[in-house]
Amino acid sequence: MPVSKMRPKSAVTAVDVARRAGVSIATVSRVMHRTVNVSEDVSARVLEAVAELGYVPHSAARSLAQGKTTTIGLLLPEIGVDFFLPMFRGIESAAREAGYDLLIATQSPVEPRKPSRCPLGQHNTDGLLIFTDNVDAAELSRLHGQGFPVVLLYNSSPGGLDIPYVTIENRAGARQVIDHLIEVHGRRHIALLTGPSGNEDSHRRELGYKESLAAHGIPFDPALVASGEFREQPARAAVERWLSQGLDFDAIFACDDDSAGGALLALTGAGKNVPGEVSLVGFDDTLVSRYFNPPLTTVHAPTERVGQEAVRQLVSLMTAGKAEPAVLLPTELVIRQSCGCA
Amino acid sequence: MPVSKMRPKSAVTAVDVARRAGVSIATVSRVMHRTVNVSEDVSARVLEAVAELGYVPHSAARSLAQGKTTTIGLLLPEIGVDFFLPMFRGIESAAREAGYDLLIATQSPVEPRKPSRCPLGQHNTDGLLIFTDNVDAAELSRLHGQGFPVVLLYNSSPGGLDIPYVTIENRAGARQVIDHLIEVHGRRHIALLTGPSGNEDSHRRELGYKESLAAHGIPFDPALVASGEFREQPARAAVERWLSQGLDFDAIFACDDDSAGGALLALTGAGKNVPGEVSLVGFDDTLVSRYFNPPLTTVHAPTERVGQEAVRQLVSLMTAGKAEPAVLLPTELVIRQSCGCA
DNA sequence: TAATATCATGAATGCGCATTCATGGCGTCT
DNA sequence: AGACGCCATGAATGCGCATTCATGATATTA
Repeated sequence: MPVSKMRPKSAVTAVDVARRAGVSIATVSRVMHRTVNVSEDVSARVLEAVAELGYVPHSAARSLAQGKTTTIGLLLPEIGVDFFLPMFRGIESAAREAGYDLLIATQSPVEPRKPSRCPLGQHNTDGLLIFTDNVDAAELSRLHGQGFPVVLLYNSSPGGLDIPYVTIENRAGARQVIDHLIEVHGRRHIALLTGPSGNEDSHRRELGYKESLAAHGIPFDPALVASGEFREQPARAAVERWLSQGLDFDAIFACDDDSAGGALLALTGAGKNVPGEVSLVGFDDTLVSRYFNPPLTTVHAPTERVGQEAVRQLVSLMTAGKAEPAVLLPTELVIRQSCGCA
Repeated sequence: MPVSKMRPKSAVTAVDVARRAGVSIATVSRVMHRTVNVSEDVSARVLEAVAELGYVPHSAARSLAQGKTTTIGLLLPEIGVDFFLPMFRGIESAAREAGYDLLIATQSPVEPRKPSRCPLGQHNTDGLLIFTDNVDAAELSRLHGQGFPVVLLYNSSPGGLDIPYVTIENRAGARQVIDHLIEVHGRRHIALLTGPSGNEDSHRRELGYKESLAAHGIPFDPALVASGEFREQPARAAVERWLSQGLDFDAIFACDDDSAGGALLALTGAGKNVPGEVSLVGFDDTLVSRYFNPPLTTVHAPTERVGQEAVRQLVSLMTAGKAEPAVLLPTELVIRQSCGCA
């Protein structure tokens, strides 16, 4: 009986190469890995056969035999958000440099936990990069418990797990931009637009905000805080609410640029002059923030470096078994005009 | 001798499940695939064991045994360009829907053709999505010749190969926006900023441009054409050159939004009023185009749908063995203010 | 020159799984 | 009631490769 329909024979295998070169498959394998001693002429013959036949080792077979996949998995809540772009860039370049392939999957937070498990794991990757607020903590714990290499992006590990993570200096960045608002522009009634509740970045930025207030002897006023959800519309709605309430504020710190955009819409919609009457600052320095009118003063997040560094830590974890428990990358204040600077 | 260091035993295998459930691995496999008849109680026992042990089939092994990988490869010249974002979104969602994983790799065009072949291929994917001007035509031809499913994004296949592709209606879109410039704003000296030479999108957009001119009895003037390379700086330089030459034009059609941005910089830098003195239009409708000042009138490219459709065609090719030779998705004119409209 | 170490190479094994083939138990039909 | 067919299940095979073990050839030493 011929080969089953279910098993399409792969193009050209090591056997073909071996036959062509008149050697055994073991030798082919040895040549491919340039690992042990193979005589000069045999090696040349094999290489020639490889070239002529266009042989490419079957990676599934190689994975199976070696017990490793040389691919890194990236788990995201969603793809296609512009915030991720620089991160992709960093991850891709670092992974390529380290000789790993990249497998990307999204795990929708709302999804009703299908019976099919996480699409990424020990079965198809050697290590995982996880960006998310919503990884199942149990799942994480299971992976980590089994010694599977995982590095978290933009989030520290939940519940006492000591999973390495790399993120940015959220607190210090926020502190710096608020300091600027107070010291340079004399603002004292600074409203805060937070991210989704429970979001760690948002939380730390809020900490920086409070820290700056305290350092300048300005009391913290809970009335000046609302959630912008890291999205334009909710932020806009929140600011419109403030406006209609007649809340007294002379600046807004949006915990991310998207909500800063929403705030800007609300402000200009209500005829407020930015930055004349109200200073506006954001966080992240996304692509579009420089196009705001006025251009947004914000805190640059070194997202590309976060991606790179995360891959490096992961590779270190996979190969050496150890990684920095936490890497904090410095932010940078980007002064444009929405704060009041020329 | 114990298991070699090189072969870390995978967490839990079908054997473990089988033992636990008191059945054979064949039965475990059958249950996992809910394919053939398995008695109710046995199936339940197996499922229970699977749950208790946290069994996840090893995908490399499965690939090897089945001769397929259930993953789609995406080959790009680079990641991290905002143009790709909506495409990612479309590809990811369609792939997920069809039950495929997504493997992404970049193939730098400049790279000196390392001995290591293309990172994506028959060895680790069931089919390939390729976006690029710079795939090695020979490589493409080889893949296609071996019957490996490939779908091209935003480019038709080179050299007589009948590889399916999906792209947008470049010609019609360009035609439409030029018609608008002529008919609505009375422009007749429309300069053209092309993409890199050889770029197919750019070429077709140029065709639409000429078509519109011809339809309105306006002679084509080669002096009004320069390359913007699809990038901001070269475009800016090109327009500055025009300006210093005193070239007579009352509108610019940039073949993509990035070069439109460069043109805008050159124009406003020279004190030209846009759209008062010069109308400016672009192509693609990228994220930032609405933030230009004035907001850019452009042609919306349904990039997300391109991604989706490409996956659909690829899946069709992989499963049914056939796909549309070409899919052209309609564009849409996005009128903002840089053309002169209120 | 005989014995031994060294090296290049081939044969054989197993990675984890899907699949085919073989078998035993059961129901069904005449 | 006997023979046959069907169904559930287990045993065995192979996917393509890396790796280990065995072997024959060559170089080395006494």
